[in-house]
Amino acid sequence: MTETASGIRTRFAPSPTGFLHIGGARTTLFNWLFARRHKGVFVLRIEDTDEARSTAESVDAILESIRWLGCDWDEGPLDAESDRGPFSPYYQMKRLEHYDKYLRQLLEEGKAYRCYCSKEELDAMRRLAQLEKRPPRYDGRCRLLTERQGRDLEASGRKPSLRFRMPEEGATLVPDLIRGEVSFENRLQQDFVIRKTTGGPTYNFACVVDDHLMRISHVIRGDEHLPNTPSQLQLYRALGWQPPLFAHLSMIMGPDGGKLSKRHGATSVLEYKQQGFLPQALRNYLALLGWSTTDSQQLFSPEELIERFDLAGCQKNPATFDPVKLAWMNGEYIRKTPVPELVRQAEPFLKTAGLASAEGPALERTVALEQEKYKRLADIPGLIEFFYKPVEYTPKAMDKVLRTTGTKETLGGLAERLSRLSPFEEKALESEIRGFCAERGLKAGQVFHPLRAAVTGRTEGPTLFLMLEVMGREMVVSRLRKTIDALG
RNA sequence: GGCGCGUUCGUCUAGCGGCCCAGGACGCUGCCCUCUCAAGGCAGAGAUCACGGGUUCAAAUCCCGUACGCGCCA
Repeated sequence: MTETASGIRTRFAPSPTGFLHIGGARTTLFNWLFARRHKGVFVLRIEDTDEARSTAESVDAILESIRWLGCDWDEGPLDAESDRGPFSPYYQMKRLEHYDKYLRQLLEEGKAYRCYCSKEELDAMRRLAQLEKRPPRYDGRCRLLTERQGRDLEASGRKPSLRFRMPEEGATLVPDLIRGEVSFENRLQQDFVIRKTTGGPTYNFACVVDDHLMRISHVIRGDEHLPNTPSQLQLYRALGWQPPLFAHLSMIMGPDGGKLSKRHGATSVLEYKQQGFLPQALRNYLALLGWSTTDSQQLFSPEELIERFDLAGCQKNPATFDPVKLAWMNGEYIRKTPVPELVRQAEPFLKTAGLASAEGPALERTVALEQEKYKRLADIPGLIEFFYKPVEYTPKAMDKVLRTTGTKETLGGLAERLSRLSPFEEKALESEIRGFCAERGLKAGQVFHPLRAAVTGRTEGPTLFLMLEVMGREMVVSRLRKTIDALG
């Protein structure tokens, strides 16, 4: 038993019907932060009761996403089949006996009843209600069915679902750690289905049974679940269980105010990984979507995030996802990463670009030269590839900088001087080149810019002298000569 | 349609009755630094606190409506 002193247990319970999206990642993060903050336990549970849509690939993708985010879980699945923890299994489809047990109990105690209405009948009922401008809720017509009537219906081939008998009067109060107390009138709630005609439990039911059996203390989830909560609370009551504490997080919206979706860009956590976002950066950004401190601090170390996180700082209103701010934050994290570590993290991107084992200066040196410019790891190859590939002049470099009067002679002079310079190091390079400027009566800019354009093909790039040092004499001189030839 | 939730700069947010003619961050603009691009520093533009009523000596903050957005039930 992974019981801890705090007794705090949170969970994230995804349906494996797709990848882990940004909203799910934020929910995961908040559950994880809350558990870690209070020295509690973070549980992962797979809600795969939608057999038609659940896949093992989704389970794998979700687990990979959460691992990458760094939200390690204490109990739950290890992969798409096996799991670990005192309340195993953590897959709902492997827990059917538990649901059956409590389903039977509710039925025996008269707290649930069989409903034989067909889909067609329910649809008709709904249409009629809508026509008469009544709320389209189930009218409870099967509540009073006798056992005999039930048997007859079953004999005629009907399969029953099981419905929970909601109280007809009063209100259900949902205490919410973020929103305060929210009240729902019972007479407006319907007798919801807890077991489908196919025999499987519904989401609301399985969720309650599992949260109870797994001793979840805090249910932190998206606020789309708030309207389900009174039903769940009644279930806890009917089963004689102490409900957990609830905290409903506001949703994450796209820039147009609608649900965050594909047309707003990447929505899958794995896509962010593939673009070269650092997990700490994504975590930091996601934490700030719906949570903040009173001092509006923006950047938090991983430890700090855990120390400072609290539910009281959570926002009630929805937040719009801002990729631009995420990119800024990622840049901040990249700048803080020690270069050897950065190179290691960037390896997949360098490999894809063909730079991982290319001839040329050490990656640690070239990557370091541009560190303050990367917003994503995927930006790295593009900014350093000129060290490893033949120079290609941009139109601007060629027309505005290289094809200017006197430039050819300047480059020729530089090639001559630099081919003899020793040591070929930043300081020596700077004084040599500045001396060259003075001798020829040229302004620094008249020399520096063509020099950069000649050896990189670009008008922007790393600081000049250190870059030349990293390139080395051979590459610098040969590129100067090549440019002179290109200028004809 | 019913129910529920929400509404402070373009965006994320601070604010929980006087400190706010509203503070921070991203982005934007300008300046400085400078061999370019960045990074960094400084400055600036940007919010009649959704709207309308109350309560109060005093409201972004409390109450009531309205509008709009979102969610849930289908």
